[in-house]
Amino acid sequence: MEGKEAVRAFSALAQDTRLKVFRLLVKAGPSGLAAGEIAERLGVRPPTLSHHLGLLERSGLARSWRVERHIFYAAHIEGTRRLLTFLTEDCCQGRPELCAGLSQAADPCD
Amino acid sequence: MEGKEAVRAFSALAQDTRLKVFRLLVKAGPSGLAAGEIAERLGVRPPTLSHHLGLLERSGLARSWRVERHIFYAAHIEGTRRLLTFLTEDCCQGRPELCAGLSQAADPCD
DNA sequence: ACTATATTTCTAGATTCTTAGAATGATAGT
DNA sequence: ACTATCATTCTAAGAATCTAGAAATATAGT
Repeated sequence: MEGKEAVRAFSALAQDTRLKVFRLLVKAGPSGLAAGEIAERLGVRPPTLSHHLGLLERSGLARSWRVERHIFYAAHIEGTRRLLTFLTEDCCQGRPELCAGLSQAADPCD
Repeated sequence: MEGKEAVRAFSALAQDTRLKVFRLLVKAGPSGLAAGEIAERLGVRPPTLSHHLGLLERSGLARSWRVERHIFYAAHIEGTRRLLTFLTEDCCQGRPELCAGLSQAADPCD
């Protein structure tokens, strides 16, 4: 990943509604949620939500697919992984103890 | 960590100069770098850099201390860990395979 | 005290972002 | 074809952010 791409992704997470959407998608898992469902749960109007969802998707943090009249969104795990990797890249420098705290950070399955 | 705090931290990373600064600090490790050194390496003017460093610090992503006339900055590992944890919280939901990719994301020491 | 160095705070103009109403596009049922 | 539903794109006004010059603050040396 390159800097511009990472800035775009962090910008996507740097907004109250979008961060809520992303975390909701993380919780929902790969089956995703329909745009309307997200709008209702978060109390956001469709045009506004659509704008935010589009931004999350273009940032590589979400993916979408159509099912009949609904458009489903899910967190894009690979894109998210790349972003977090970029952030902590080159940490340690031969001294792993320095980033010991980070090692478990994005390991929610422990 | 709570939402507002996380938005503030992601906002801090959502800017080209600040992201470069943060990654530079991650690389530099706990001994940190003086503000002037960062300004020079990144080609940013002191007032602008100072603004960005202050923002990173208030977001919990950096810490600072004075050494004579210099002010040193270093990445704040614990704050960073809390941010990444917040982002991927409640992932999995009993299905660890869903976030397998994330588990290693912030584990730069492997 | 005076000067030099390192950094921050104040300020303001330029740019970017957020939001929601109105219009548009896409799909499904009758 | 027509209507209803779900969602997106267009648009514009208000809010927030970025940058750097000028001024201020803090420390060190003479």
